[in-house]
Amino acid sequence: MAGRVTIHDVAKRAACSVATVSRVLNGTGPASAEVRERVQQAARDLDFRFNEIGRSLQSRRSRTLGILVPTLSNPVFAAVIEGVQATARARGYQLLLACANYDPEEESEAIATLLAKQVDGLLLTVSDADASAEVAQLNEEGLPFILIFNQPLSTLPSVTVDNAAAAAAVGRRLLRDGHREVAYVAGRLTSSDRSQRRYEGFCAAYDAAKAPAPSLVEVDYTAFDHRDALAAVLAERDGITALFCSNDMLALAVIGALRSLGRRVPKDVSVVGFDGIAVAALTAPSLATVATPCPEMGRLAAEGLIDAIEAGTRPEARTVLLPFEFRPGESLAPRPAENPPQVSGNSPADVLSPNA
Amino acid sequence: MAGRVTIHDVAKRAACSVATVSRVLNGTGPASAEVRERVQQAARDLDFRFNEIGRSLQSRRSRTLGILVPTLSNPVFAAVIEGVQATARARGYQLLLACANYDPEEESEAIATLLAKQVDGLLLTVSDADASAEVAQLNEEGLPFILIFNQPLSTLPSVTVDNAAAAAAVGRRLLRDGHREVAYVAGRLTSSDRSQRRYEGFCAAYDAAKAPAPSLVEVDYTAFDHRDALAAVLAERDGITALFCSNDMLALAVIGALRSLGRRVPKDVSVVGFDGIAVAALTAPSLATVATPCPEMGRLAAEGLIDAIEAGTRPEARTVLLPFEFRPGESLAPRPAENPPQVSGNSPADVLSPNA
DNA sequence: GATAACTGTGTAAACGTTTCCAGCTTGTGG
DNA sequence: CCACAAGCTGGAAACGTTTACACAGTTATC
Repeated sequence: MAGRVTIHDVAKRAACSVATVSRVLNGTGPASAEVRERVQQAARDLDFRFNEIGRSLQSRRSRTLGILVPTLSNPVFAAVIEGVQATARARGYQLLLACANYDPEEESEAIATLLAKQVDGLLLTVSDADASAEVAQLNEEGLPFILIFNQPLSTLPSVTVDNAAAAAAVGRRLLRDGHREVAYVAGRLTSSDRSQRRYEGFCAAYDAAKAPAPSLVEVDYTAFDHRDALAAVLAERDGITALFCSNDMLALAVIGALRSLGRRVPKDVSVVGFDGIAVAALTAPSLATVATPCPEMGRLAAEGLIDAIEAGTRPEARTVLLPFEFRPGESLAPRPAENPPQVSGNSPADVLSPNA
Repeated sequence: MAGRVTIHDVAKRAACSVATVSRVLNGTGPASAEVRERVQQAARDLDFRFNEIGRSLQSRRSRTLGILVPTLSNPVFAAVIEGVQATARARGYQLLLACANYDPEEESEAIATLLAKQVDGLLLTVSDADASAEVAQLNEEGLPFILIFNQPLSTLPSVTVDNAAAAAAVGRRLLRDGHREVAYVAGRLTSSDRSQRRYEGFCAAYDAAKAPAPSLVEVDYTAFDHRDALAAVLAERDGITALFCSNDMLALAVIGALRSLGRRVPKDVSVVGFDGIAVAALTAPSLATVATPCPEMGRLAAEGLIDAIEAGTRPEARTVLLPFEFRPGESLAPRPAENPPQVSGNSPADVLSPNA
């Protein structure tokens, strides 16, 4: 029963006080060679391990970080956690994990629970950092936290990429490939600051090029099948030749939906994702996307958080932007030539017919 | 400073004792309507939240589960955690996460740390449950734990699929498709009980069909490029037409390696994976694999663990086998015909030449 | 050879809870 | 009017640590 052995048991066996045991085993404070040996022997004999709960209570430090992500089924978050986990471990911290399923309600509950467990700091990916009461409260109360992926308008500590710039780069690339009629596909846009930034950047690129503004397609994340939403936008606006999706998982689903609508990717429609998850390179067609340095983001955020915790301060309230990289893929091809841009309102119906 | 408000502060403000505050807020024990109201008001005013550390210390229950997986970059574990997380949350437990990178050393460290944090139970995927001293010790000492994916020979509580039966099914399928010369590709086999079971089952199917025993290719998991190992086995044994890989991630890497060796999949060589990760269906070619019900495994394991914890017992020491399903894919095709089985020792060299 | 400094050790309080116990008030039945 | 129960409340101990403080013994300083 190693788990139930306390410092008192060790003290009894070593015939000394618990204070001495604590001092010896922690290497804090003096101790004679003789008693030191006795204590260590006793600890070994009893298979003693400190109870971190007792320790935490007394020290008011749990050496635990809370990490909140929307889901684990999107590999992008698993990748972030991988990075977080690595540095947390290296620096002697544990990770308390929570998933909020993109639901602000669950986010707030999860944060409360993590706080109750007395985490020393928080790493968060929330839907909308600007709108989150919990994030605002954390910011006021001073518990160290860093946002990951979020790119709020208010100045909060966060690690992400420049979503607007990345999306603008995608926009320019699409324009260069001749895609003037395009759409942005996202989950509920208003509920995601980063998706919002991406949409803004994407539109900005089209605006700068005096090209028509991208359409907006909002889909239900929880739904598996996005055919209806896509069919609707494709029907509503003729000549759309490229779709920029707010993330890779969505892009893969969209490609599937297009396929079942009888649209070929990239021959009829090009698709671009965002995130750069590893599998995007393996799919057929491989996915053009914006690669983000997920594990690095996790590492950097964790380092910054732990630094702040140990310095007794809080992370600098600024957005750290890591480099992104546009990664071409087979899902992106130049605009098909058979539909000249100058007669955009007049494209042949068969190109758009959902049923092949 | 919500985080620093204690039950004492609430007691002072409500002009009562801490005992009363505890009773009121927990709904345990009686209290007059008047004092109840005062306490609740005070708690609200001060934004009080229980300190779970203090609670855990006193109750000797942390309402926390430790979960140890080899890595998060294999989606199969993310999927398991997703299931675990869902039921843990539903039943009021938190998750302390650790990754061991397939390293028994790190596994043992991680388990020790989780125990020190006083988790109420442990969900583990280890390299080799039979060989793990920590698992043996857990089993003796009685801390509730359940293995996931592991299929040890000794009777330990675990949730998995029948790895041998699944692998045998793959073997029979390959035989039916005419693949008599095959190999099993795995990481360090001896260090993974489940991989071992799969190999055994695979060989059993070949043995039962009086077909030649599959070759064994052991690759370094940490390496990204398996070309050398594959080239070696393909050179060493002529006529290999199918590779069964111990997991999907490895299978995808193997397909890439084969491609760069000039072998076409499945035209020259068929590849089958194991796990059924979601992306396997999206790759080109899509991956034939054995689908395992990962989130269900996670859910079931978590339920069993929590049941045991709350009953004050320990999970039944038996292996719970969930149904698996062979999932065909484009990476598997019938054996190419141009190389008749009856002259197996005499196959033309050009079919096997790595350089197309 | 007294004083000071230091070394090694133990006692006890504190961290935030829960809960056992006892005491007080009030009400009820005889 | 008394005994007794029941309802409400507070005091205090306990959970497993760390650490401030006190104290004894040793060594160094002049």
